[in-house]
Parts: sequence; structure tokens; C-alpha cells
Amino acid sequence: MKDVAAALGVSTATVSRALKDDPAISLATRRAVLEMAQRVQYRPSAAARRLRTKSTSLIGVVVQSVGDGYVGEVVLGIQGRARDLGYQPLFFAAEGRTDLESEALDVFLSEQVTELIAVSPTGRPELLRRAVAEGMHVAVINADAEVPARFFGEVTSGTISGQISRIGAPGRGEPMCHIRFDDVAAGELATTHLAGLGHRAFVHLRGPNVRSGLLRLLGYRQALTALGLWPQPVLTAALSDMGSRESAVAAFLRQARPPVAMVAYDDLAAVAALRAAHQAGWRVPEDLSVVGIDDIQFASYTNPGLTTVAQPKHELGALAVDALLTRRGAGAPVGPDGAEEVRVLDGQLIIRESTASARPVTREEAQ
Amino acid sequence: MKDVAAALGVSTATVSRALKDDPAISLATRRAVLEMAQRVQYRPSAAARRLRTKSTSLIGVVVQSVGDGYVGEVVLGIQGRARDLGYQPLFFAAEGRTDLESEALDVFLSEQVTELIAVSPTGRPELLRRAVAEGMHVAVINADAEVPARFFGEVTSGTISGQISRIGAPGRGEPMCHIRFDDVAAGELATTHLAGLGHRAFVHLRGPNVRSGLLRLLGYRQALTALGLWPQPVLTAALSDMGSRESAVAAFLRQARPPVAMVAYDDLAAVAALRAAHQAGWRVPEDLSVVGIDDIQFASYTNPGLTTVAQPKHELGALAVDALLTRRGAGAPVGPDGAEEVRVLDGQLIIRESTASARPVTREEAQ
DNA sequence: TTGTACGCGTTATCAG
DNA sequence: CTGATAACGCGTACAA
Repeated sequence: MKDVAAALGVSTATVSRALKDDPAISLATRRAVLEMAQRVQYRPSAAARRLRTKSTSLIGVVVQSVGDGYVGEVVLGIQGRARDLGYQPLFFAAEGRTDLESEALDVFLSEQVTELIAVSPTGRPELLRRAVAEGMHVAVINADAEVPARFFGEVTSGTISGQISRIGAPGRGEPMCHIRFDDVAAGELATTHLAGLGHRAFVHLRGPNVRSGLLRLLGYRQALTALGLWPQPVLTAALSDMGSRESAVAAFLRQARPPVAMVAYDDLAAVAALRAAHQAGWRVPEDLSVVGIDDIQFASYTNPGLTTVAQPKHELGALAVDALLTRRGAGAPVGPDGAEEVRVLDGQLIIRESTASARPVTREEAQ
Repeated sequence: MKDVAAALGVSTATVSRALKDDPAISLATRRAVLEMAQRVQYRPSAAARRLRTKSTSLIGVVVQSVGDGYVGEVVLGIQGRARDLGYQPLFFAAEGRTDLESEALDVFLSEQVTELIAVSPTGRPELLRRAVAEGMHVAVINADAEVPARFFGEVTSGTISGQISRIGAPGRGEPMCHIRFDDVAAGELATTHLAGLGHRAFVHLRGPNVRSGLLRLLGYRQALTALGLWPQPVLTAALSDMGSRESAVAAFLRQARPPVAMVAYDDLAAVAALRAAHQAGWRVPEDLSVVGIDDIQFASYTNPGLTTVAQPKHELGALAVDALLTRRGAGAPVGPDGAEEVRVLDGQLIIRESTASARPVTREEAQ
């Protein structure tokens, strides 16, 4: 910057102003400065600017793992929107380790990052708490806290207590913004699609004991109840791995008769069902229709291609950035009353080859 | 820092020294400082330190897309090793857009990043050139430049010219470090595994016109040649998408007879083969054995699970960090003679369910 | 062993 | 409209 100033015979203050489009600057000098800056390959020192202004255009992003493709898409949404607003994301993969989460926060604090996005945090909200305590603005995408196992029992068989309906709303009044996929609606959408195909025998392969698992199950039940088809079976795997899920499905298929319509917790669970069906000699979609939730990249590569309810992954990321950065301009801390704010996004049904009509096509339909 | 100094009645210089384990400091004051820093929640300002020392502990990482899981694993390797060495990765997803690549470089330069890792750059090496021109140290993981289509013809049918053997060595003498997966060895490993299973009828589903595509094909040919089984068919898809590949495989299967052993360019290509086989009524692995390359996360979820040659993704990332950071200590610019340096990592065969013996098990083997 | 003083590259304030 | 100047938080050469 000194060089530019010297070369033009002006002061560094002038250069600084010209570069940031200060209104109090003559057009002539501004142009001269810009051109010279170009010629000298001037690059502003982010460190110096940061030191002086005490504000970064960095936005911290903690993810659990970046390996599973789902997160990757969200991250792309974040980066895209951040770019548009002149911000640069600083990523940190915590891999579910508390010590790494803590380290991430330290790094962000040292870098004077004030904006934080947590993508699908699964553990305790301790990290986020500390972050807001340190004065950060935080947005959370698809927070997925654990949930007592008995809640699943209540949804499956008993009456739904008030506790459960309240569980859809995350947070405990922490001043942070939540961006969420509508899990209940997704469960409903998957189920009604199947029902619309003429199915009357359903199964749900449920997920882990976390909020999204409960909510998707709830959607399944609500759709079925509305259709007068409740109750229908719900499968629980011992663990969330392929193996457990495959055996759960296999056990079910042994005592069932086609056609059956399955709503899986997510695409991975759906893949387990696909494998179990194949092993058991059930054809998909002729004998077993299955729909997943999420639309991970691989959903279109399964055999057959998986019908699923897609999460708007890009939008989730973009919206989190918006929530952080636009709020700031308005000056309001978070939400209208300073409490948390929640934005919910809907999924979209993607029909591929894993779902089909419950009965063979009749002659009329075939025409 | 001022606070800490004031609270203890010492100068900031003393605090600074105590914090960085300067030998010229008394044990007593050091302990006092450390404790007080703890109490006051002192966090060093990365910006100020950076401005003063003119060096960052940031390492820039450009990836194309972070969505496909493969990159995610490499990224984890990078972050892990960087952490150990006290560095923080700064990621940028370029999505194959030249303007974004350029912007990434600008960001890195503004942040005074001197270390750069490019993960699987596919386009022209322009970005990397500019980076070294700007004085950066750069390491490249699996550079995969385009390659003339006729080279594939030479490998398949004609004699292998000198050009091709030279193509294995990347770069044009640019002073940068290359970390690479041994594509030739991977092709060989996949092929010999199938041959070891008793197969005599092979196919290769080849990849795009890039270096790795050519090299894997070369490995396929070399293994077969060594076994006296060359020539064998090579399939070329119109594009790199599922559809083109499926039709290429379908067309082949129509005029072939089981059992056939296939070496696919990568796991995605192998998945296309799985789908085509299913459509055509060929059983895997009974009629068609297929092995992929890469071992993406989804390889274990296909139906049946995919036998593949795994890339050491973590190591690739970790090694790139090492190459950058340890070299620096030694003071040597790059490699022994200031030219490029290449490190090649081997793949590992992962046997799942997509490959089987060429003939039905005999009575002796069944026992 | 510790304190003093300066400068890294910017921007904001104040005067001109 | 522009210039001089101070300050952001830290590291370090030099003096004590």
C-alpha cells in the first residue's frame, strides 16, 4: 500500500479510501489508485485489516465428518452464499470428538471469528453454548440431539404425550438460529407417496434414538393415521450399521408377504433394505417398494435407483449464512424477542425405480 | 495480553516470552503468567501475530468438489496431520471453475498463506503455476491432466510409445511436490486378483481421457501380458456418467458368455457395471466378477459389496502436509535438485462379494 | 532475568 | 477532497 501511495505521490490514507469506495474521494484519484494497485499486484493484508478493524469476514463452520457426501453438499451451499456476501468459510471437521470441537472454537476465537455455523451437530450442545457465551452469533443446521428411547414406544403404540410434540422445536431458549429440514413432513411425504401407489401393507425401518429418527417416525404414523391405516409395523435395528439393519429387515421379510411398502429412516437404511430384499429373493419394486430420505448422491446409483425425499442441502447451507449475516445488518441479536429463531425447509419427493404400484397393472392401465 | 501483564505487574514482553517458552525466563514468572492467562481466558490474536511475524500457520487446500466422499477422506487426512504440526487448513472448493480457483489463490495470498495443497486438480495447471510464481510451496495430490485419446488406442492395440511411459511422471519440471496413487499398480492388482480366481475372459471398462484412466488401463494390459492372456477387450463409454457406462456394459454383455471378469476404471464405473449386469440378468459374482478402484465409502454398500483396490486416502492427505512442512525445515526448496519431487503410494485390495471363482466349486473344494 | 520501544499494514479520526 | 497521525496486539532487538 505504501508502494502504491509513493508511486502516485499520495498518502496511504488516500489509497485506503480509494480502495474501499469511500464517497469522499475524487473520481480521478480513485481510478489512478485502482490502476496502480493493479499494476503493482497489490494485495491487502487480511491480517492487518483484521487487527485494525477487529472484525473478520470469516465464518466458522464446524462439521462432524466431511466424508459422507451429505455434509459436502451443505458445505457447498454455505460457501456459495458466503462468497456472494464477501465472506470466507473456515472449516473444521470435529469427527464427533469433543476435544476437537473445543479446539475448533479456540481457533475461531483466535481468528476473531464471530459467525459460526454448526452442521448436523449430534452431541451435547456444549460447544454452541460456549460459543454464544463468547459472544458469537451461531446458526445450527439440523441439530439432532439424542432422545429417550421410550418416546419411540409412545409414538408406535401409546398415546403421544405433550413432550413429543414439543421436541420438534429444538434448543432451550439459547439465542441461536436453527435451520432445519422438516423431518415430520418428510416421513409423511414418503408414506403418502406409497399409499398413493395403492399400498396397504407398510413398514418403517426406524433410525437411531435421535430427534430426526423420532420425527420421521412420527410423520409415518401421522400419514397412516390420516389414511385410517394405522397401526402398521415399525422395525428397530440393534445398531445403525448396515449389518444390523439388514438382519432386522431380513427377519421381517421372513414373516411377511408381498407386496410391502417401506419407509426407511434415511437413504442408508433404505440401502440396507435393498440388500436384505435381494438376499431374501424379494424383488424391488415388484415385491417391496422402498423410499429413503435425504437423497444422498448415491441414491441414484443404487440398484434399482432409490425413490427418496430430498433434503434441500444447498438451501440449508445458504440459509444459515443468510440468517447470520443479514440479521447482523438489522442489528437485532437473534429473532424478534432475542430468543432463538427457527426456519424449517421442506423436502422434495424424487421418484426413481424403487417404488411401484401395489398390484400388477390391469389391462385398462396397461393400454 | 496487556491485562495479563498488568494483573501480574510485569511487562507485556515478559508475558509474550513466557507464553512461547522462551528459555530466558524464570520458572516462577512463567508459571504465574500461564496461570493468569488461563484465569483471564487469554487468547492470542492470530491477526496480530501474523502481522508481526509475517508467517501463518495456515495451509491452503483447494479441492474441486467436496461432495463425493473421496475428497472428504483426503481432507480428513490433511486436517489430521496439519493439526499435529500446529497448522490449520483453509479449504476452498473450486468446483472446477477457473474463476473460483483464481479467487481461492487471491484469498490465500491475502491471508499470507505460503503452503498450498491441491487435491485432484483436473484442469490446466495454471493455478499451480501462478501459486509457485507467487512464492508458494505447493503439493499436489493425484494430479490428473487430460491425455490425448489416441494414447488409449496405442495401449489397447498398438505398441506403447515412449510418450506413454513418460506420462506416468507428472509435471513439466515445476517446482512442486506430487503425491500420487499408483494407478498402474492398481490396475495390475485388480487384474491379477481376477486371474488368480481362475478367470480367463476379461473386460476393462475404461475411464475418461485423463492420466489415471490411461494408467489403470496400462496396468490392466501389463498384468494380462505377463500372464500371456493379452489381448482382451476394453470398453469405452461415450461419457463418464452412469447411463453411458451402463449401455456400454449392456452392449458388451449381449455378445458375451459367462463367466466374465471385469476391471472397472473406478468404483462408480463398477457400480454402472453392477446395474447393467442386473438389467441383463447376469448374476454377480457368479456370472460376472467385477472389481473397482478407489474404495469410496459406498463400495461396501453396493449389492453385492464391491471388491476394489483402495486408495490410501488418509495417507495421501497426510503425506502432502508432510511434504510441505518438513521440507521447509530442511530449507531445500523442493526435491534434491530444486525440481519436482514425486511420492507414489500403493493401493490395497479389498475383497468383498463382487468377485468369485471363474468356475463352480468342485466337490473337493466344497468340502 | 526483565523492561522499553519500535514496527508489521491497515483504517479511523481529525485537521486542513 | 486529502494528509498526517495514532492505534490495533504481538514479537523482538536492545538496553538494563
